[in-house]
Amino acid sequence: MSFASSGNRYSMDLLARRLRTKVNFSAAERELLAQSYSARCYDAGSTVPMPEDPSMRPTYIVSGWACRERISANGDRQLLAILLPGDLIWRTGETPLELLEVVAVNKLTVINVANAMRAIAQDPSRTPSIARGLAMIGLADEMRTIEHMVRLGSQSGHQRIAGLILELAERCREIGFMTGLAFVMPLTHAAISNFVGLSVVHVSRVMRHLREACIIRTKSGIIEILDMAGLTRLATL
Amino acid sequence: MSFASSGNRYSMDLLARRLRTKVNFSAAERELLAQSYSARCYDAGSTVPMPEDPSMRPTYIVSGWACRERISANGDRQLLAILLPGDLIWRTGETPLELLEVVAVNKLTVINVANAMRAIAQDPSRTPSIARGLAMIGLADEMRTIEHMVRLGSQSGHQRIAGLILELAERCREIGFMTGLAFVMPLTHAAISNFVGLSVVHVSRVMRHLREACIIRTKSGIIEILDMAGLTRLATL
DNA sequence: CGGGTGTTTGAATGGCGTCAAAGATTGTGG
DNA sequence: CCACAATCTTTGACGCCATTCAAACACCCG
Repeated sequence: MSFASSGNRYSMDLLARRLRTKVNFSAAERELLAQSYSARCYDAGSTVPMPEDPSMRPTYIVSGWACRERISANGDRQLLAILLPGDLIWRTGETPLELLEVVAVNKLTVINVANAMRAIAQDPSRTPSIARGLAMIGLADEMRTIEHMVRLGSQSGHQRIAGLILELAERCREIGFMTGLAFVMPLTHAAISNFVGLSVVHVSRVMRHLREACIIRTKSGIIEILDMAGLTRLATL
Repeated sequence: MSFASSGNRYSMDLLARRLRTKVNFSAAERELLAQSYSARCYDAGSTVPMPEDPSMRPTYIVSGWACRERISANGDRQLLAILLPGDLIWRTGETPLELLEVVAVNKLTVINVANAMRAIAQDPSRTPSIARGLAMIGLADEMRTIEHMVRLGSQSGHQRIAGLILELAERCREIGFMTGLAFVMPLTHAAISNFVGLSVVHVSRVMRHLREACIIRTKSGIIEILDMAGLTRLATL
């Protein structure tokens, strides 16, 4: 079954953590980010419904991963972005990327932060650091999209997957989800293949190669980087 | 030699034409778009310099094609977007896509329209239709970028090139650059290959196939669509 | 007319996709 | 806690699409 369910209350802790590495904010700003909201949950594979009213859209991921997907006429599935805890699914403005379907990768918990985002947008002078930090995060997101276009356009299978692992590791580190050099990777090979533009079989092969070269180690949904230099070299070539 | 040179004065005629298909504007708005600016020219292959000051950036293409490019560490060249006459190279905001290098494909003539864009941004209520139309064009641009990611991620060589030809034809039609079903295509095979993520040789082969299947005809930089249905079918598959 | 740039072609190689089937994991209900 | 089903992963075999290398060919411009 795959529908939303209400639950506990959460605040934007992980976002606060990410922002803190870029700007330092006031007590009032800290308080705004500490506000709690009641959560909604979605099962893996279900679509997160986008509110009609743009001002009601701002939604924040508390836990679980999601992805923006696009099904083309011939039925092919292309993932355009991967969303992690601490990410905002929708923001105040509306861009085509945010109009794509958002699908839960695993059990997803989100909160609607339209109130906070409205407050920030209406009077940026009251929360200057948050506003600035959010803009920086927005830029970083777009930059990742461009990097991904480069991946799709001019990299080999090995480069694409090595690059993806590095990106996800970095993002997990930012939100404190790394244990040493290991992090939980809920993406199935099918999801990876739809994101990096390779077949499922080939994703499996590349992963095996990385494993046999002692560059990574995988175990029950956890991926550990054993040879960061080697992985980086593979991604860059 | 490849540097800028000043020249005649031009106005945003093609942009006005594109906007007119989406919104209808007042006499004052028409006048704003009819303002003329002194042109700068760039030779094919040269980089169009981006002004430091964001507010001075808004630049409009009068004639010639350009592209946004990204050179990765290993030297690979990936084109992220193709710019045609009537397009804006930079706008008021700054997005990562607009921070990429812009290179002239052929002889390029541009005008700096910072004044007009500033007027529109500062008081959108005076030029509401233009503001709305520009927003629509901006959305269309982003949507094209997403389409291109789908191209790179999950389409075959034939699909990519057929889709590209259709896109360029449609954009040329919008600005009145189509004669029947033919339009001038200044992109070299090398440029196409860097855009759609194929090798130069393969681009040549696919073009030959399209030619031999009587789907397109090419002659000295002009490409004519002979079988629109066939081309569309190829692109969609 | 010569040189540079762009296009085309052939041949050989290989990366990657597809098909098919066997394992491994996970989750669910009894 | 076990059994079973469903999903995910892995592997082998095979073939094609696309790349690479190399060289010939066409085109444009001074």
